[in-house]
Amino acid sequence: MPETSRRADRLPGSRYGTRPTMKDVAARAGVGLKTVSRVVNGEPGVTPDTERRVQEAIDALGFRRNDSARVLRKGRTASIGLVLEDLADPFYGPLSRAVEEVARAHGALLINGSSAEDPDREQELALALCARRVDGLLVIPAGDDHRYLEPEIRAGVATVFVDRPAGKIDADVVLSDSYGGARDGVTHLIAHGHRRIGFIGDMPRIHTAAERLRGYRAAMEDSGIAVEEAWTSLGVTDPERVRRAAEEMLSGADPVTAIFAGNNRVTVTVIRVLAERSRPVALVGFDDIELAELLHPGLTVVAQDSALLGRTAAERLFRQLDGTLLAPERIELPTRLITRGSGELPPAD
Amino acid sequence: MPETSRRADRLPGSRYGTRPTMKDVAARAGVGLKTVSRVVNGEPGVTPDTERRVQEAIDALGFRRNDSARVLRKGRTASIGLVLEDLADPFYGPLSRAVEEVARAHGALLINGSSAEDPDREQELALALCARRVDGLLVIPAGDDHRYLEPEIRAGVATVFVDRPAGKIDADVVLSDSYGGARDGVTHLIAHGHRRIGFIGDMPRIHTAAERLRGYRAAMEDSGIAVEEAWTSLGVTDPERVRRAAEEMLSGADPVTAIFAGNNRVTVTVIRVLAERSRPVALVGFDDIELAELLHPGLTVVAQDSALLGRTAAERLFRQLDGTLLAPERIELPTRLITRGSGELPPAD
DNA sequence: TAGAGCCTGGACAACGTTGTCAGATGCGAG
DNA sequence: CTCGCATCTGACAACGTTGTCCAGGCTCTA
Repeated sequence: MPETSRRADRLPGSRYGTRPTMKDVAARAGVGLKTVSRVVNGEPGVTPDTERRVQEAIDALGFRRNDSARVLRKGRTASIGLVLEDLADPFYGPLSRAVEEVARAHGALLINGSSAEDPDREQELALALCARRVDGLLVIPAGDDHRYLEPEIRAGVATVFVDRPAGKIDADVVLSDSYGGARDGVTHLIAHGHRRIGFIGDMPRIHTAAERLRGYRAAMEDSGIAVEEAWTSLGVTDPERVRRAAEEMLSGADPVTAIFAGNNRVTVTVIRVLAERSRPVALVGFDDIELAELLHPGLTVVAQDSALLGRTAAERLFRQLDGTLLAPERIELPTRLITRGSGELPPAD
Repeated sequence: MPETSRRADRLPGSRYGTRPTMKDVAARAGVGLKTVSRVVNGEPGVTPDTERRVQEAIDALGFRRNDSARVLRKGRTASIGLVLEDLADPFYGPLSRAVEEVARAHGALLINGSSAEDPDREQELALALCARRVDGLLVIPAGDDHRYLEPEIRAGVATVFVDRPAGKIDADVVLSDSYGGARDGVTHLIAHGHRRIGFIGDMPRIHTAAERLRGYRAAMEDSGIAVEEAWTSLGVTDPERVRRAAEEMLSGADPVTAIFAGNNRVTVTVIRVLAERSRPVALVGFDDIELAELLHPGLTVVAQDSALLGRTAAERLFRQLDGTLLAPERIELPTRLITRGSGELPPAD
C-alpha cells in the first residue's frame, strides 16, 4: 500500500479513529517532520510564521504527542511507581498524595499499585512498573526478599523503600520508629498503673508489626513485668478475628486491664469491642485516627506522619535520580504520643 | 560506530548500566530476535531446548521487556487513568482501590492523579494521561467544560465520568443521587420536628454540591418552610471557614436547630463545633465516616458507596474498551440514610 | 529415495518520536 | 553580482518491540 493512502480509510468523524501523528501534522502544515517536533517541544529555530501554520494543523487534527514513542527515544518516562498495601487504608491515602505532590514538582506522574499485603503481588506489581520503565520505584514491602529488584536497580531504577526496610538487599529506606513508638505507648500505660497489658498486632513477618511487638516487650521488660502468652495476639488482621482476640484477653480469670493496638485497623475494631463493655479498659493505638479526640474517652495514640513519610521518601528518590549517587541510607522518623484519655484510664482491677 | 561495539563501554557491575534488550538476549542465546520475543510472550513454535537457552540468557542478563516499545508496536497500553480530587480524602481512597481491582481483573494498571479541585490541573492531568496513551480515562470533574477531551474520545480513549457529570460533552457518567440523598436527609430532620435547618456545602460550581443544595431546598419547600438566607453557607470548604459558618448559624436571635452537612469534610468540622456546645443540635451528614457510630450521639448520615461508584464506572469503561459501542448513559446509584442518633435529636428551642 | 507438508527460526519493516547532520534560504558585505 | 555566514528546515537513523513472511530442515508417505 502506498504510504500516502495509509490512513485513507479513516472516517473523519468515526468513534475509533487512528490518532494523527507528527507526520500527519507535517503533511497538513506542509513542513517537515522535525519542524513539527520542534514546535511541539518548544525548541528554538522555527520562524513565527511556520510555527503558526504547524500549530493550526495540530489544533485542526487534534494531535497529541505520543509519549510512549517519546519515552522509547529519550529513555526517561517522567513517571515513578509506588507499591503500597491498600490505597483504601487511611494511612496510605495521605502518603500517596504526598508522593504525588513531590513527583508533580519534578514533572513526573505517579503510578500506584496495591499489593494487598501479598508478597507475590508486590513483586508482580513492582516488576510491571519496571517494565513500563518508571524512572523510580517506591516500595512499601509486603514480602521480605527483594533480590528480584537487583537487576532493575543495577539498570538504573531509583529505588526507595518506605515504612518497612528492604529484605536481603541494601537500599534506601524511610520509616517510622515503630519500636520506639510502641515502647513509649506501652510505657505510658505502665506509668498509669497497668501491668497486665495486651498487644494485638499484625503478622510478625511484617517488619513494622515485629518492631512494635519488640517495643511492647521491651517496655514490659524494662518495668520487670513478665509477659504472659495470653496477652499477645499476632497475625490477626481481619476485624472478626481481632474482635475475638480482644474478647479473649478481656475475659478469663486474669484479664488484661489495657490494650496496645498495633495499627489503625486493629485500633478501630478494639474501640468497638471496648465500647460494648461496661468495665473501662485503657487503650493506646499505633497510628492516629480521624475524630479520635471526639470518642469517649478520646483515643490516645502513637501517631506517625504518613504524609511526611511519603514526602521524605519521594524526595530521596528524586535525589537519586538527580544523579547524586548516594550510599543506601536508613531514615527513621520519630513518632509522637498524643494523650486524649483512653490511655490514661487507671486499671479497673 | 560499528553495531557490535555499541554497548562495549558498559561496565558489567556499574550502577547505571544500559538495559539489555532482546537483541542482547538473542546474541547471548545464539538465536534470532523474534525467537526471544516468542519466548518472552509465551508464543508457540519454540522447541523446549531453544526456549531453555533463551530463558537462561534472560536470567543471566536480567532482561525485562520494555513495555514502552511494546505499546508503540501494539497500540494498547493496558493502563487506564483516574483523575480525582484528592487521594488523601477518605472518600476517594476506596473508590480508587475499587477501580484498581477492576483494572487488575482486566490486566490493566491504574494511574491516579489528583486535581486538587482545580479545573486547569484536571485538564493538564487528563491530557498528560492521554499523551501516555492510557486506553481509558475515568474523570471526577473539577471543571465544568470537558470539550478539551473531544479529540481524545474521538481517537478512541474510553471515557467515563464519575461522581459528577461531564460539562458540555455527551459522555458516560456514574454518580450518586445527591439530590435525592440530600432531600431524604433534610426531610428526616424535618420529620423530627426541625424547621430552622442549616446547610453547609461546597462551591455550587461543583455538581454534587449544587445537587445537594437543590435537595435541601426541595425538602424545605415540600414542607412549606421558607429558607432564610442566613441558613445556607456555600463554597466554604476549609475547616476554619466551615467552623465560622457553623458558629454563625448557631448563634444570633434565631439560630438553626439542625444542620445538614454537604460532605464528609464539612461534617467532621461541624461535629467538632457541636462537641464544644452544650445545647444539642441535630446533624445529618452527606457521606459516611469511620467510627460514626461511636460518637456521642452517633452520627446520622446519607451514605454513598464510593467503592461501588468506582467499580461501576470502571466496569463501564472496560465494556467500552471491549468494543461494545454504547450510547452515553447516566447511571445514578441510590444513597442510604443511616440513623445513629445525631439526626434524631429533637429541636432544642 | 524423492516429494509434500509441517515445524522451527530469523530477516525485515513498522510503530511515532527525537538527535544528528547536511542542505536550503536569506541577508549583508565586498 | 557573488560570496560567506547565520538561520531555518528536513532527510534519515535509531530507540526496542512485534507482525509478516520466507527459508531451511525435518518427518512421513508413495
